[in-house]
Order: sequence, then C-alpha cells, then structure tokens
Amino acid sequence: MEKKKDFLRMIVQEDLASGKYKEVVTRFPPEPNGFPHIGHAKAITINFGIARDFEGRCHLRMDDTNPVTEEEKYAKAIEDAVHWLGFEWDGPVRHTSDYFQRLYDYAVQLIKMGKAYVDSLSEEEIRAYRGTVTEPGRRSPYAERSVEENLDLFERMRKGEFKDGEHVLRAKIDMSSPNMQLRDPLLYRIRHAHHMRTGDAWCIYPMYDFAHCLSDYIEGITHSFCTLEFENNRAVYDWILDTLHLGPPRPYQYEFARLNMNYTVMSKRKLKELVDSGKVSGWDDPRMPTIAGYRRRGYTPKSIVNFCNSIGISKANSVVDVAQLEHAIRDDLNPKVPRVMCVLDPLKVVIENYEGSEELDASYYPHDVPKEGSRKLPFSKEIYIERDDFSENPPKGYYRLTPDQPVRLRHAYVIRCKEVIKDETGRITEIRAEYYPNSRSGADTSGIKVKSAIQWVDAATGYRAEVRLYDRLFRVENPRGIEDLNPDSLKIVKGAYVERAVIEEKPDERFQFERQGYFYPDPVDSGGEHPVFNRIVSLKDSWAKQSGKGKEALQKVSKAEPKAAKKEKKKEPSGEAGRVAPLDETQRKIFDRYREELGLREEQANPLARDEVLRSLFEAGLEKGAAPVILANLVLNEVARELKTVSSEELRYGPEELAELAKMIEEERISVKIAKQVFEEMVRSGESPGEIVEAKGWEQISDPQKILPIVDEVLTKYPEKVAQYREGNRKLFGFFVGQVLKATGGRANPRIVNELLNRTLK
RNA sequence: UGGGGUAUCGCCAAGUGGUAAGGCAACUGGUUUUGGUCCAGUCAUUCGGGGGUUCGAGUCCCUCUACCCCAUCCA
Repeated sequence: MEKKKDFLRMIVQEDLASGKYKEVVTRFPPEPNGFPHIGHAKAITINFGIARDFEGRCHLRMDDTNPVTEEEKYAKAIEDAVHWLGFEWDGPVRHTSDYFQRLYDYAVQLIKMGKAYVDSLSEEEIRAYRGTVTEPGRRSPYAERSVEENLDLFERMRKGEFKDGEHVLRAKIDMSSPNMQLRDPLLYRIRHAHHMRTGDAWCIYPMYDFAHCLSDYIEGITHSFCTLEFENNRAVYDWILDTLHLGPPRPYQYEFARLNMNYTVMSKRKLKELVDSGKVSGWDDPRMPTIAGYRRRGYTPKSIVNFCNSIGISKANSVVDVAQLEHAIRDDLNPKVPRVMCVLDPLKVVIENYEGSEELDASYYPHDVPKEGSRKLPFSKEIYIERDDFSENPPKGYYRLTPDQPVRLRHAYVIRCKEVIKDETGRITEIRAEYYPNSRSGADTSGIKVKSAIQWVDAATGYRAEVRLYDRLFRVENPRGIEDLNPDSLKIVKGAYVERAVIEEKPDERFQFERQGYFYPDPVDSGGEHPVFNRIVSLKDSWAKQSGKGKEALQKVSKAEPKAAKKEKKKEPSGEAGRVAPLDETQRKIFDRYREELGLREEQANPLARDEVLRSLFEAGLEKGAAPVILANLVLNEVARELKTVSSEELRYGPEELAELAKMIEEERISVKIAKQVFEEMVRSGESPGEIVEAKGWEQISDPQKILPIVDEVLTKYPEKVAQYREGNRKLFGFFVGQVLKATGGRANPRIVNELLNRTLK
C-alpha cells in the first residue's frame, strides 16, 4: 500500500482525507464511435484502478451525444474490452442519453437565468463571430433575445420545427475570453438523426461540454479524469456546474497525458483508415493496437494492465517504447506457459544410425518454472530442424550444428553432421547425421560437450501448421499513416511443423515455441484441420543482436544516429541567453541610481526599475531604513512570488514590516532562511516580524558552544554516512548540515554549522 | 501572435529546500539441455538554457527557449 502514488491518486487521497468526499466515484466515458485501443486501456486502468484502490466505484458511461457517428457495435466492443481487462463497472452500463430529459431541463434553467440563448447565426457566421486565437470575438445579435423568446425557440427546436443548423443553444459567457472555449460555447444543436438508443425521440442533442459535466454530476462522480486536450474545457465544466449552483459535493475534472507509443498510430481516424483501406484485416487484426487486436494476437489482459500501470501517469506528452509492452507480455507468459517445439523453416535430418522409434519424456516447463507437466515426445530416424540451426560456414560464435560441431536435440540426443545434401541450385535439402546412443537427455554418459540445444520435430508424427509472424505495423518510430507502413509486418509461414502434443494434448492456450517466441492459436482462423498460430511476441534474441542480422539491427543504427546528433545539438546553443527588452529612459535613470547610490547589483536594479509595484514597495521600505541589498532580495524573491497569486492591495504587510524584517537579517538576529519562514507567517497571520520571531522563538543561534553538541549528536547518529563521507563522498556534507539545521529547527547559524562540521569531519 | 499546458538518462517516470528512486532499453559477467529466464554488476557530478536567492536549488524568484492543446453545430 505504501507504494508511490501518481498525482491523480494523490488528489483522491487528499480529497478523501479532507472529507471532501466520503467515497470516490470515477467513470470511464468513451464515445461509442470506434474500437477501443491501448490508449483506452490506459484510461480504463486509471479510472477503474483508482476506484478499486480506494474502494470506490467506477461507472461505465457511453457518451452517446452524437447520433450520426455512434453505433451499438462499438458500445459492445467497449463493454467487452472492459470486461476482458478484468474490470467490473458499478451498476448498469450508463449512457449520456439516459439523461437527455434532465439535461434539457438544465438547459431550460440556464435560459431562465439569462445564461443561455438561442442563436440563429449560420455555422459560418458563428465561426466568424468567434474571432481567432489572438482576436476577441463578437457576440451574436441574437444573444439579446428575451428569456421568453429563447424558451419558446428552444422548445420548438425540441419539437422538431426547425431544420438542422437553423438554431443552436449557446451559453452566454464571454466572447472576448482568451480561452476560446468560453466564447459562448454551443450547448445544443439540431440533428434530425436516428439515435442508437433513443431512436427518434429527440432531434436536438447536447454537446460534449454541456452533457459531460452534468452527467458526471447526475451520477455523483467525484473525480472526472480525462486527457490533456480537455484542459481548456475545464473552464466550461466549472462554469456550467457553478452557474447552475450544483453541489457540493460535485465533480472536478483532472487531466492526464494520453498514451502514445512508437511504431504505432493511436488516432481513431488513422486506425479506421487502416481498416477501410484493407491494409489490415479488420479492427481485430493482430497487428492493430486495438484491444481486440491484442486479444486476438494472444496478449493476456493482465499483461496489458501491467503495462498500463508500469508507464505511470503524468501531464507530459510522451511516447512510450513498444518494447515496454513487449516486456509486459513476456514477463506475464514466461513463468506460466508450456514450452513446446515447432520448426518454422524445416530442414530434413536423417539419422543414419537410428532405427525404429521411441517416445522421450519431456517436461513442458524448464527448470526455472515451478510447474509440473510433461509429454511423450516421439523420436525417429527422420526429423526436421530449423534451417537456421545448421551452417556450413558458420560465423564466429555460432553455437549450432555445423559440419564440425555437434549439437543437442532438445530433450533427445546429440547428433553430428555426416553429410550435406544439396539440389542442383546448391540449396541444402537434407542433412545426413549420426546420433550418439549414450547421449540421451537425462541419461547422458557420452561426455560430449555441445554448445547448444536446438528444437526439432519428428517427421512422422509432427503436424503441419500455419504460423503468422507479426512485426511492428509501421517502419518508423513516429508514423504519419499508411505511407509509413512496414511491408514486412506480417510473414505467413505455411509449412511449419509442430510437435504432436500441441495439437493432440493442448496443455494450454498459449505456448512458448522454444527459442522462438510465444504463440497463440488464432481464434478466428485456427481449426483442427488447419492449425494457425499467431506469434504474440518473439523471445529476446541476443544472438540476432550480436550477429547483427535482421532489420532490428538496422533500425537500431538508424535510430542511434539522430540521437547522437541531438546530444551534439544540446550542448551547442549555450551561447546567448534570450535578450530582454531594453529599459526606457526613466527606467534607465532609476537603474543607474540604484546601481550607484544604493549599490544594488544589475540583477536587482533591473527588475526593480521595470516593475512599478515592486519598486514602490522597495522605496517605501528604504525610507524606513532598511539595507538596500537585503530589502531588494526580499522584495524581488518573496514579495514577487506572492504577487503571482495575489494583487498588491491584498498584501497583509507593508514597507514597515519588510524593513523590520530586513533589519533583523542585517543584525543577524535571524538567518535569511528563517526570514523566509517569517515572511510566510506574515502573509498568513499579518503579524509583524518582531512578534513572529518572538512568538516562535526563531532567533538565530550563533554560539558554537551551543551548536557543537548537536553536531556531535548528528555524527554519532549516522556513523556509516560519516564513513562514506571520509571515503570521499563529499555530497554528504549537505546532508549533515541539513540534519544539524533540522535539529535546531533551522535556527542554527548555517555559517557556524559549516565551520564546525568542516572541522569535525576532517 | 492571446490563452492553457509540459520539459529530470535512449524511452517511461519518482522527486514538495538537504546523498538524483524505480521500470524498459543497452552493456558486462555468472547460471542454464531455450543465444530465453534467473542472478550479480555498469549506465544522470546533473534535472531545457541563462541569471538570481540560499550554508545548500531539480525543487524558490527572474528571464529565455522548445514542444503540445484551443478558432468542429466532434468528443
């Protein structure tokens, strides 16, 4: 439980602790207009996961406010995905459309309050009136309609008296707001369309901004988590709830960064394009980043959830490496699934000195997987091995079969190559080999040392199978779309051989084909007569890496290059810090006077010369007799910080207090650090510095005789740190200073502490 | 260019003034009848840049820069 929490969980925890809510209620609110993808998995994991962690509830709500794009089949896919990932929503599946009547009533209320109006501008006019990002908009002439007229019009909109686009309902907020979302956002539009659930009951539909916050409120949601692009919409969310005087308790919106992955596209539009263009076989194509795709590929729900938990939650736009997902599935499958043998590219091996057949005992699990189970492995004179596992001219470091190097057949015997048979084109068609009868696995008395064991399949009893090898769908890290597809994302191997047990015994749903990867029978195309296996993910392969073959290696190279360049670049622009606008004439005069008469440094004089508010405070403080440099620092750091959130009229202290504080620093009655604490106290209570220091007992301790015992105490308390320090870990010095200061409540004079420590630690 | 955000290792990501967590990737070495797993180890004198405050700054102040989002009757 004492795990580190992400910022969302932090918020929930605090809200629960403060009693703001007595239970957390979240929701996952997808729009049913496409298949859910791994990005949704992240949102699902967050919303359901937080509810679970804090023993709250999570609703599933279809955000079905746009009848023209939404379909029941998508809603179904979403429900399936949530269940498959292992989550259960609280109560029934909810729909924004369940609340259409209540939403309508809220809209009427807004109209009555004069906070919403029916606008009859055309779509283009509305756009034009809205202004741009840099210019304010103008309010529609229709905004002046009376409440009665608005009520009448809105009701007639509902009754279907108008065509699409004739009128809309808008909130009356602020057409000149720098936040575009606040420029009288649309609340309702007319759509004579058939809705997947409400049919033709409505012809006006609420917009996202209006429906979402109210649906959250209606459901008693406490924390409404959404992605970053809704940050600007939060103002509308709050406006609607506040204007209608809803709550507390009421929901608040918090945003997190959506998931991006390299070599992947995540937008619904691009995914749809892939499906529609036939570049993939459908939404559940195993190369698709959809939940359905991963599921068909063979990913486990647990691996997806683990992945989502492993990537963290933050507000930084980031791109997760697919390797992290691949790690999650390997990590889940490795300790679980049976190991079996499959040969993808068969090369026949005839063992000349072997006659008859036998069945070898072979465990399904390697020594490091604590599971029981084995099968009988048929063995006979003719077997298949992987073409890659033989080499006539082996590269350096090759561990497998060569004319001079024997190899072990996994779970069976050691063999040696006697002869290589080729066809007229020079292609190897067969290996004639010899086995060592006394080398049987588990009963090896031959004493032969081999470098590796390879998989094989008995020719007589093995099954032909189709194997589909998937690679990343896109060939570049940040694909734009179809133009960046990886032409080799699917390799179909028709003539593979799998051992008997895989077909006849089926010890599990998923397998590791030894030395190759994890595989899963394709749920659509695999049948008894025609087994088809999807490669979920390959095994890590340090040999491929080392021998530098395959496109992986190529990608690594092309990847490494821009990075090197980037690093280079990073150092370069250290030349010129940005130029600040020059001082005008009066500012210049002030600046010069501060520099010459008061002895301020440039960094102090400059901002004071520019900022009138700070300057007047500073000047007034000077008159009270404060030391210029100290006062300048106080004003420039502490006051400036407070002025970021509070206006100058609201300050609870004046020049006298600042001057007094400055004087106390000057006289070394308190340290500068303590002065900051005093300052905070002034902000909080409005008391004078003298009173605060008095009351808190914050006077500085500068007497070495008083500090020394504390130094000793600290040093005896952390003997191992002292040792580390003496061994050269100089960074620890700060730690010791910190401890001593902490022990004195920050009152010890840091200069003295430093001296003392320096002497004792020698 | 107005507003809202974000910048910590190749990729995620902790960090709330006192020794820069962790995971992925990568790289050593060991175990291994999977070139897998596992185990041990290496991998940020530095937090987008520059200044300032402080005994001490990734954390506070000033400033600059880069990137993302907002001008759908989409969500």
